[in-house]
Amino acid sequence: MKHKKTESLKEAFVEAAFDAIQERGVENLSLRDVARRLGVSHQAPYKHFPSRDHILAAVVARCFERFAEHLKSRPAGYTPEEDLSNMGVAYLEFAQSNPLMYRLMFNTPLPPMRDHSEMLANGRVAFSLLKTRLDTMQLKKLPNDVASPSKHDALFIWALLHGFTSLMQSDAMATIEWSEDDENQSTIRMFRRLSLAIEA
Amino acid sequence: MKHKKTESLKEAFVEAAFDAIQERGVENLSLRDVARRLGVSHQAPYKHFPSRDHILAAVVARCFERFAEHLKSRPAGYTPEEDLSNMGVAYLEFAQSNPLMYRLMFNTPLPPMRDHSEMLANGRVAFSLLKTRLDTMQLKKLPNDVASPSKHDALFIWALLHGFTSLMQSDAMATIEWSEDDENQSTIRMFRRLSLAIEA
DNA sequence: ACCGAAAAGTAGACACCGTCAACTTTGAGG
DNA sequence: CCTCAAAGTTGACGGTGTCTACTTTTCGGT
Repeated sequence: MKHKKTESLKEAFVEAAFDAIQERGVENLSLRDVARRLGVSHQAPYKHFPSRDHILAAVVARCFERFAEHLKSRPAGYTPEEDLSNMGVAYLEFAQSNPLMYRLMFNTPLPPMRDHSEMLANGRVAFSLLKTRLDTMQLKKLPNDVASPSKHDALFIWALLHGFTSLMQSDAMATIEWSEDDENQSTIRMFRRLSLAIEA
Repeated sequence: MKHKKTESLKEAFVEAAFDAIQERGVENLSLRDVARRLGVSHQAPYKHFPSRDHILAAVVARCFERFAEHLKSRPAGYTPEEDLSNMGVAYLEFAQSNPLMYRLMFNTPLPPMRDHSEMLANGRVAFSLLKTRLDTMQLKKLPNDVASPSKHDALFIWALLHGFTSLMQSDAMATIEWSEDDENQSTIRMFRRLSLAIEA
């Protein structure tokens, strides 16, 4: 059995690391800085994490967890189509409300997933939410198709949502004139065109 | 006038930096390592670049340049629709053939664009290619729309292509079973659904 | 209640990094 | 040929991740 205080310190490291990333960027995340924030020695983190990468992985794993929670807590829909739509909205909501977490999960060079099982597992959970939602419904069939494997349909929808949010958050939008209203307009239009592409 | 040898050294720094990134990842790009590769002192780069960020920006600027070149050199299409399609294919081609460059441009925490004018300018050029292509053609109108502003249509298409390639390159795909054939299938299906969403 | 081992935390050292300052070399224009 | 700015070098500083060795704390078995 583990000590309670110990566990909470490990927890504190993850939270402090997230704060540090928020203030100074991932690329400047420093173990020693994190330790300093908690008033412990620069070696204390090594009693809980084998390396800097493992702390980062723990932070990202936490992000996946929260992301999955947010997707799950979407408002109930009365039809599969409505539920899917709610899920899409929840996806964008999370990305817009937590741009840092979103970037950490999807737009950051991360340590290899296979070395960090918690991060990997939590990532799997998040993706499977979308896929299982699609497994139980029927999208518009493509020509010459018996059925459209949900695997590919999920990727299509996911790609669109991910690409949209990523571009919105990227420096790319700074290179063109882009207002608040443009963003809202684009979001609405994106969902409409998505409907055209998939609705049965 | 600048010395020829000097210019070629500056050039060599950018190339060596790219190699270094390829071998050790952006997050481990080291000025001193780059200098070592060229057999010069660890301070030599500072005669050509004010800081590490400026070398990175130069590398990324080069990526945007090559990206724009690749898009421009797409096969000629006989109709606007065909040309747009060729452009989409060229986009995916580039991302798949040069995953590192693509990640550097779109999926990497970069120094602020505004501090690096060359990077910014080259980025602008690449983005404008897609938009100007769409400006001269008519996509399927959305319900209750007089016309669909090309700005938003461009973002829709761009988001889909970007999201698709980004996911393909991300560790996310490692979390699910995914074969070579799945990737081809998904690509084809992605383009088909894109057609459903936009074709007039 | 104690004791001993395991765990948590500390301190110091090492090699690396980016960058500043001061130096030497080089090479092109008058 | 001389000059002087640019190119390149050397050395130092504070910061980093991580190794090793040390001390302190905690807790289960006797």
